[in-house]
Formats: sequence, C-alpha cells, structure tokens
Amino acid sequence: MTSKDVAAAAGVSRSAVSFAFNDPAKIADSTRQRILAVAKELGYTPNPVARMLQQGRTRSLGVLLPQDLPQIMENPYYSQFFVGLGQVCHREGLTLLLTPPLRNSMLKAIPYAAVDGFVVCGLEVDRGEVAELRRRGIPFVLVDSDPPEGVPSVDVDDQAGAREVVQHLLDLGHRRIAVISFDPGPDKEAYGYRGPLARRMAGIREALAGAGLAMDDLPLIEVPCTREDGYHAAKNLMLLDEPPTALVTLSDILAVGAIDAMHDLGIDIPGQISITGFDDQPEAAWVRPRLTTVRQPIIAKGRVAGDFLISAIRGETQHPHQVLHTVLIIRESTGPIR
Amino acid sequence: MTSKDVAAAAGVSRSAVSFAFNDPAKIADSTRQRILAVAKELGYTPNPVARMLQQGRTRSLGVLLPQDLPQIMENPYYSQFFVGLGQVCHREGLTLLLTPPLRNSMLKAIPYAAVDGFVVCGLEVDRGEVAELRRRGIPFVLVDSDPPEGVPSVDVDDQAGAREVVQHLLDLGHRRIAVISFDPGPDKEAYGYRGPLARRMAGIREALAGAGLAMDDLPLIEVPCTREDGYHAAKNLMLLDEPPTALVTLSDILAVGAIDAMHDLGIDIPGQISITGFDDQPEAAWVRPRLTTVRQPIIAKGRVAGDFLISAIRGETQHPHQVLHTVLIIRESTGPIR
DNA sequence: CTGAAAGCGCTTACAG
DNA sequence: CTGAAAGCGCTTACAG
Repeated sequence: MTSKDVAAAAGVSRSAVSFAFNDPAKIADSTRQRILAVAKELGYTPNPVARMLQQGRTRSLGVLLPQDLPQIMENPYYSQFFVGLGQVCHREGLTLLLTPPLRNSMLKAIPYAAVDGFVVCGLEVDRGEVAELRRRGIPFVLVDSDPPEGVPSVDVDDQAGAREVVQHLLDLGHRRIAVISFDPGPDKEAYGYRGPLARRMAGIREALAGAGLAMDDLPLIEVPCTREDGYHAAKNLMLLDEPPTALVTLSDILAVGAIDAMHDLGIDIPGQISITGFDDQPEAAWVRPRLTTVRQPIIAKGRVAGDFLISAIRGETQHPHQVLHTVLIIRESTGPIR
Repeated sequence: MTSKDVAAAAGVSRSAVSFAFNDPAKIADSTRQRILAVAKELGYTPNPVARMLQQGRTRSLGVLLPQDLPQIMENPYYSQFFVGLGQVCHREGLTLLLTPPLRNSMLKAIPYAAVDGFVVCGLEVDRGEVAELRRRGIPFVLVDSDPPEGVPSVDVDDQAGAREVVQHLLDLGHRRIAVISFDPGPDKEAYGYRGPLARRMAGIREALAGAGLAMDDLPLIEVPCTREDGYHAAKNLMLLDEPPTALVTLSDILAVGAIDAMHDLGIDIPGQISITGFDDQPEAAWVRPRLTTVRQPIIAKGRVAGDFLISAIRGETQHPHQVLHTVLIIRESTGPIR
C-alpha cells in the first residue's frame, strides 16, 4: 500500500496525496478530504523510513551506550539519566533510540542507527567513535567522558565531589580510609584511569594530600559495580591487620553492599566504621543507616545533554561544555572516629 | 558522501561499493580491500535510512508506551520490563526505540516510528491502535492489555494475585479492609475498569465473596500512582469513623507511601494495621516493615514479549497468548487482626 | 567478477 | 490548484 495506490484510487497524483498529509495549503480542501478518506479506507499512512530518507531527518534521538541493554536497564543511574533526556524528547516530540554496542563495539553500532544525533554515554576510551561521528556529520554530545576540544559535552564535577567526601571523613578524624572503586575495565592497563573515575580518584588524592596522606597508603579494591561485589570487598577489607575506620565507595550500589557486610559482621555504622557512597541514588536514603554520599544531578545531566544535542542538530555551531556541581549529602553512615 | 562518490574515487561501480560492504563473495578480495580503503579515507559508511528503505527492515524493536518518557523512566516497573526486552535485543543485535505518545496519542506515534515491530504496553483502551498496526502490517505484541483474539499477547495473572493477597488478609481475620487503587484514568467513565486493573479488582471481589463481603462494603480510593498519593490516601482512610484494619494497595509505590503515613500517625504495622502491595519492586524488600506483596515476573514479561515479537517479525503466524503467574510474598507488613 | 538499470516509497521544486 | 519528473542513498537481480 503506497501513495501510488492511494493516488490511483482517489484519481489524483502522488503529489496530491503527499500534500494531503503534509501540506494542506497546497490543495483544495475538498480534494484533501477525499484523499484522506480514500487513504483511511485503504489503510494507507506514509512509510516512515521513506519519509526519513527524503526529509533527511528521523525525529529520533539516539543514545550510544557503553553496555548491553539489560545491564543499562538494571542500573538506576541510567533510569534517572533517561528521565532528563526524556524531558527533552517529550518537549520536542521525539522518540529515543537506545543503541547498545553491536558485537561489543560502540563504534560498530553507529552506522545502523537512524537518528538525528547521538548522546554518547561513558565513552572512557575513544576508539574512533568521535572521529566516526564527525565524519558522518552526525551531531553528538559527550557525557561522562574525557571530552576533547570542540565537542559539546556534559560532565559532573566528580573531582570536587570525591574531594569533599574524603575531606568530610578526614575532618571526622579518620586516617585509616579504604577505597572500594568500580572496575575501570580492561583499558586501565593501556590508558590508566579515564573519565569520571579518573576525576574521582584525583579528588580523593587531593583531599588526602591535604592531610599528608597518599593514595598508596590506602587499601584500594576494584570490583564490578554490584551490591554483591561491594559486600565482599567490604568484608575482605575488614579482615586486614589494620582494618579501616572509614570506607569510601565510588558508587551507592557498592556502599549499600558494604553496609550489608557490616550488618553481617556485627560492626556498628557509624560507631565502628563510617561508609560513604557516590551518586545519591534513591536507595541511599532508604538504607539503614541512611547513607552519606555525593549527590550528582543525574536528571539535569540528561536534560542538559538533550538540550545541547537539540541545539547541535539545529546547526548551532558552538560547542558548549557544561560541568554540573555535586553536593555532599551528610546522613547517618558517617561519624567521628571512635 | 555517498556510495557514488566512493565508486568514483575507487574507479568502480556503485554495486561494487555495496558488495564490498554487504556481500564480499561477489567481488574480488583485492577490489574489496581497495574500496574499503577509499571508503575509510573518504569517511563513507552506508546511510542507514536508505539501507532500511531498500531492505525493508530496520533492525530495531519499538515499544509503544502509554505515557511520556519522563513518567515511564521514573517508573521502576518499566526499568525491569526493559531489562527483559533488552535481553532479547541483545541476543538479536537489535536497538530499542522508545515511542511515547505523540500529541497525547499512541495512535499518532505509530506512523513515525522506523521499527520492525512493536511491543505495545498498557493499551487499556484500544482507540484504533490494533487496527492501525494490522493495516500497516507491522508485527506487534500486546502487553498488560485486554488482548483481542488473534493477536500475540503477554499478561500476568493479576486476578489470582489480587485474590490471594486479599485471601491472606481474610485468613488473618481482617474484615475492615480498604483498597487504594491507582487511577484508572479518564476512560473509566466510558469503559469501566480495563486491563490489569480490571483483573485485580475482579480478584479482590472474588476473595471477598468467599467471606461474604462485597466490594461496595469496602472503602476504595483511586489516586495517581505516586508515593505521595499513597501517603495521603492512607491518612484519609484512617480518619474514617471505622478505620480499616488492613490496607490493600494495587502498587508497591502506593504501599510505601501508606507505610510512611502510618509511621507519621504512630500506628504500628502490622500490630494495628496490615498493608499489602503489588508488583514486588525492589523497595518492597527495603522498606521497614518489609512489605507483603504480590510478585509479578516483570523481567520475564519483557523477555516473553520480545520473543513473541521476534517470532512475529519472522512471519510465524501463530498468535501465542501467555499468562505469567504471580506469587504472594509474605513479609512483615501483614499480621493477625489484633 | 563487474556495470547499467530498476526500484524501495516518499517529497518537492517546477511547469502548466 | 494539479501533475510529471527528479531525487533522497541504497541494494540487487540481470546482462555481460
């Protein structure tokens, strides 16, 4: 069922059919009504892909994701990010295409996506994605990355957030601080820390330096970002000869696991150990004791990324780079050293 | 930058360029390498939309959603559903197009989406969506709806779930039971209860009947599905002359709000009142007291919907209709009538 | 193994 | 106000 069939049935040209749907001013209203009636009867509506090809736009925003869809969807971080991005889609009447890596490659996923532009998430190591998007002339915005010059990007001041939370522990008198980090991935060997993780590490280092401590003085465990891994990492740290009096985790999910571990070990929080998170996801306020953590404005991040992308799609040629602030949220899981 | 440019630069025909990308067997390997090198140098990759038009497939699954993106993304139900659907996308190497209503209409959103098929969520009142999808010949699966004959669909046995949770309260001796339901929307006037809500109401009615009670004997409040609304609804119910001894809520979110309200009123759960939820979302196990609720297998629902859609896209002409089971999860928020 | 041609279904100047 | 024609960028039988 094509516009040709409708044109034939209505006794008009294909242009007239197109005008009936897209540009009513160009044909007589009576003709338009007749065409629309015939179209309805025949069950015709314009083919969206053909229309996209012709118009050169898809009315869809892409999100280029660093992990497979199930992993992304399990992560409450992305739910919040998509709320912000969703606000922009809603305002602009656009759909959202979730584009996970294809055969383990973000790069390979790019050429298959029919979108007007991409929000690129968590691109810690650029394997040519930026060059590919540039070459294709697809507008894009980088989020949670190490943004190169001349590319719109949105980030959070992870460094200040990490610095402040560690400073908070130092102020409470803690010196035996351990760090539970999420896994930097296989690229650490080749590239060192990158993106938000690098900034958080830098913030920790900065605060420690102020107290005459170095990163190397601290136990550091790197694990996948799950509650279970946080649990085991925390348990292992407490088995050390000199167990820490404070645990800095780089994600609320890890922190919640660490809290579970202390419950099981019968260790009081914050009486015997202080624990901090990062992100301020909803469960940070649910867990007992309520979690001291670094809040980052995830929804705002998604919204700003969406706004930047819209403006890039419209051809505005600035390359805005916004850094959103974090806030230290002090709750019940931290206290003075006993 | 099109295949024509690459063909010219490489001194071959456009077919050769296409073969180099899609059908290596059809050209000499040396030619292929040359073409690919030229393409790389020129920054050419095939236009995805043109390819979709030609091949008649998009390698993308659509989800036709009943609400705007921000609302969907705030709802943990959909996060879980997308995990299941994401598993199928991952297995098949497909992207996921989130398609919210366009100008408040699910129907209007359909003709703009470039997808191979749709998972249609929560279509409680069919305003022509099913007819439209059929006419266009787009494969689809209905989820959480009142599925008509001859359409693949996935549902949950809401009726049994609701029946069992009410029976549980009756068994504990409760007779003064109140119901907090999520809003049936503006269509209730015209159509009565529909879809999962209708089934849950039927289940409640069924259990009550066994104890000689009728729905009309019970206070019923219908509110939007937020924690705040659950809070206020619960508070209002406790102001009745004969306040309930048990609160049946039709969503965990409402139940959590109701628990907050009891905390604020100084009413002990389950000593003075029992509260039940529906869905078994993660916070049901977090909240104190832990929530007695009806678990529905949301991830499995997403996965089955995806599988059915894949099989419909492949042209398998059965119309499977699967109903997944619920399980009553008894935790701490229900107890014998005092 | 390669090239010219048709066609996917649409939109939009352009001429009437 | 309408129609014939070109073109969006690709793929794929078909003939050589």
